[in-house]
Amino acid sequence: MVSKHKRLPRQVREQQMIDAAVQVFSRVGYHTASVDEIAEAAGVSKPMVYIYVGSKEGLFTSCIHREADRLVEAVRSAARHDVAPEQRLWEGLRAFFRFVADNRESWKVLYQQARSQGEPFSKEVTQARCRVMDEITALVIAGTELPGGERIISEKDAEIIARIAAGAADALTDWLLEHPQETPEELTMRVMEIARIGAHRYYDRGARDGHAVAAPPGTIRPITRPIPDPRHASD
Amino acid sequence: MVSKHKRLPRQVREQQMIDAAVQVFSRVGYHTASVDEIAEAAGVSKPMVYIYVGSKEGLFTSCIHREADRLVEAVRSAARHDVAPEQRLWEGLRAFFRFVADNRESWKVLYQQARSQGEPFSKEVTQARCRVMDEITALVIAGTELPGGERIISEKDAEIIARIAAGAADALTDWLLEHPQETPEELTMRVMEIARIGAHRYYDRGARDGHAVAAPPGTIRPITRPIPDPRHASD
Amino acid sequence: MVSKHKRLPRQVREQQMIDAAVQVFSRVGYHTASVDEIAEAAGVSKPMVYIYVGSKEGLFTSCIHREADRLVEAVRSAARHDVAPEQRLWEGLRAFFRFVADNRESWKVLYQQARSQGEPFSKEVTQARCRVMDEITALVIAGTELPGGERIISEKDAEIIARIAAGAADALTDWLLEHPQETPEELTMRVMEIARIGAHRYYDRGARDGHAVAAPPGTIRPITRPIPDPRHASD
Amino acid sequence: MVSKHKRLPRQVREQQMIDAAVQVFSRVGYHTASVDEIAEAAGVSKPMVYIYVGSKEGLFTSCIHREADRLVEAVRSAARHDVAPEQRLWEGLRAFFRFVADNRESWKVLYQQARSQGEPFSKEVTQARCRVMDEITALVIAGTELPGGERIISEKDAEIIARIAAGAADALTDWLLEHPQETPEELTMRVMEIARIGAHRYYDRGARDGHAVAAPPGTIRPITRPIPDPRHASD
DNA sequence: AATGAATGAGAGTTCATTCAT
DNA sequence: AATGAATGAACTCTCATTCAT
Repeated sequence: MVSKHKRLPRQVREQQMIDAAVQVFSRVGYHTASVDEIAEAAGVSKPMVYIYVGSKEGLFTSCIHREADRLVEAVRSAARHDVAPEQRLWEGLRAFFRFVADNRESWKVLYQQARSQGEPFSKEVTQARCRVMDEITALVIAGTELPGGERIISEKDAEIIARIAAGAADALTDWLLEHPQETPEELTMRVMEIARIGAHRYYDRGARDGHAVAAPPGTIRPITRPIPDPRHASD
Repeated sequence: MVSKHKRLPRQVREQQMIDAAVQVFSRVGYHTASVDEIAEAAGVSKPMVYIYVGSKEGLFTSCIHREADRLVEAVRSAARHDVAPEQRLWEGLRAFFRFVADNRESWKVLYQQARSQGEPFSKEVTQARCRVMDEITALVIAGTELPGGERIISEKDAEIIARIAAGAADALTDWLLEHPQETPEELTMRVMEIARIGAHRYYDRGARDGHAVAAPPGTIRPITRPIPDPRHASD
Repeated sequence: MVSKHKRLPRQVREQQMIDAAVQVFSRVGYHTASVDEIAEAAGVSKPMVYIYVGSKEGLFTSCIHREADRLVEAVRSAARHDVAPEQRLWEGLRAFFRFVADNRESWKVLYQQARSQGEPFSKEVTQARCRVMDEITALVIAGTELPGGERIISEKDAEIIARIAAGAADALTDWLLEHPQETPEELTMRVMEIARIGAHRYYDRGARDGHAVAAPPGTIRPITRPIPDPRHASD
Repeated sequence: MVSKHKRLPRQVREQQMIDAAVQVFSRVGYHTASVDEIAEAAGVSKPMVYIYVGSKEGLFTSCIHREADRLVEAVRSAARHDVAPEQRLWEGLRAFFRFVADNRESWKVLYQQARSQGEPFSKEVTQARCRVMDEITALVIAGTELPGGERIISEKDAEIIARIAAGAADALTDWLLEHPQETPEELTMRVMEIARIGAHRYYDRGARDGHAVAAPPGTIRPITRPIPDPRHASD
């Protein structure tokens, strides 16, 4: 006769639980998900969840932590330091989009869920999400740095681009699902182009932060004629 | 003695309820919001909510519908048919971003909330969201059509761009909040640039495998013709 | 067909709930009592309890409040101000013991339960219990005051006596149950004798608080003859 | 490598457990105390508790038993048979109050906790408590017995007095805590006076209806010889 | 002998929803 | 038309208790 409970070491069970939780949270959303459902999906009884992660919120936090770790790790190990900055950006972004494409559930938990739940969410969750954004931002910053160390886009713009990248990734998650022939590389390229656009605008308008940024010859080329300044546009 | 409850026509009451619901849903999220809270915020008793919209989900659906209507209407009335396509795109996108900036609550309900509630959510919500996306997609398609009726980007790319626009709008909602000096026009411009990039890609397909990182010289081409200054464009 | 729920005004239901709660709490103790059980005993569904008193602790607090009110009221209305102090003490104490004898459940809730539950109990509960003790203490103080306003026992001793009275009432609750022929008057008399003893001790040993207390002529008389030494008493 | 758990003889472990349990039960109450907490306080793992005492209730029962034993033993060994009865009563009561004062935790478990847990509590607990009461009752009976074997108070009255003593001890536990200068001897004296009162009542029954308030002269008679001042008495 | 791993059962609490007025 | 009164159902969380090692 087979024993009713399999005795597994704590760490294993914990990972099982987080695996299940990511699945369920991403499928039905944080609030709709019941701890019962997650416990069952993990093949565990409900009290284990509380013994191991303390609360439903703790469970969610654990999910966020683990998935953020995974994503950051994926990006980091792709964007190795021994290559040219722009190449790093490329590799990093590609890893990012690939992760999002390959780990749709992780992403949903990490991005959508963590965002739409009302404020009373653990500071840790916000921090974990920030780590991800910071990683991408840093990548964009590094990837748009000139060989001489000079910057062609400001930190602020890097942040914008990082956010747009995240937003795009998010917005296109479903779309990617419907068009499997589209590759993460496509997305990467688009975002890099956006980045370049962002960069050129600096060239075009003049440096904002006091750094005169010469158009890197051959890489980022200014648009020939000025973009109409919207600030003067009619309401 | 005056009757305690003012008898208001149904439509007025209903709008009050939806107003309150949008506020509350966007503030605390769908699940956390209680019908009680919304009813109170609307100055109505709880059973009224059920008489008018049938259920909490019905209430949410009503919100989505109305806000989607408002957004679509805003975009449509901005992108009038009597101007040049690219101008229309400009005006439409600007109206879109402006709406998002000006109606943060609507947007949160429409986009974030509607997304993060799990699968089993009313098909209608999904449809309403699609209407918005379709509107923008149509705009992009129209706006990138050449005078001769020829297209410079495919429908698919238009859809991508529309989604990126939505994603960007979403991703930058908070950011806009933190940087009030940024205008919807800025965002509009960025997205139009993305659109243009999207267009150019049709002229230069090939570098896909992810290693041609730098735009091959001459591939990112400014649009030949000047971007029409929106103020003069219609003539 | 009879409707499922009877619609009663809030106040009525609330009293029903408190009635039931006092019964159940006194029978099985605060922690063992389940809200379900109480709700059922009150002929109400569980949510009503939460709508009306907010929580289990709120329910308990309500019980304490009401029973304390009843007890204090009983003592007060018995110990009217228009009689001699010692008479007042007598009447008050008698009312007290009568209440305890007649409302065993109230007393258990008021005294035993409120005492034995761990600290984290609402300040209000403690206060309500204090009101009861203060009432008795005041009675003892007033009842042992001389016509001239002079005191024959200190406040401290009055407090002790009040506590002993409560303790005795408590200790004898069960005992009274087993010996129904014993009357509250018996208990009253004993306690008054204790009070007198307390008084005489002051007389006997000298005033402690600096007030020289003359034996109140005709009321509290020092013991005239020696208490017979039990060892020799039989002769 | 040394084995993680020290193998201690069963009895030692068991006492450790009961020690811890008394502490915890008295601090937070029976229901609030968790077996986990007690096991940890005892430096034992939870299953040990079940191996040794079978259940939480068993643990509580063990506590009651042991503390009752200790209390009874303290009283017994103080009230030795080789002294005069009244002296025995004095010594016994003093031992009783001293135990309560010195072992507040024991008393809380023994008296308050054991009382406030509802009916369905182990008969054994009730019995153990009765043993304590019986002990004191016996003491009172013996202490008020005349040399010739004649009784000056009935068994019933002795029982009442014993209960009042317990009630007083209980009621004054907190009070003693707040007034450390009060000694167990004080309490003893008061209770002995009550006992004497109880005795005198047999000589003077009649005034029951509550209006003969003042003790009829000559009924309350002081003991001829001084009550031994406990403050000088041997420990 | 001793314990980490595991759970069944049940507690308090909340909420969308309906009934009776 | 409008609402105070009422509840079924579900959720999070806890705990005494046991199993397998």
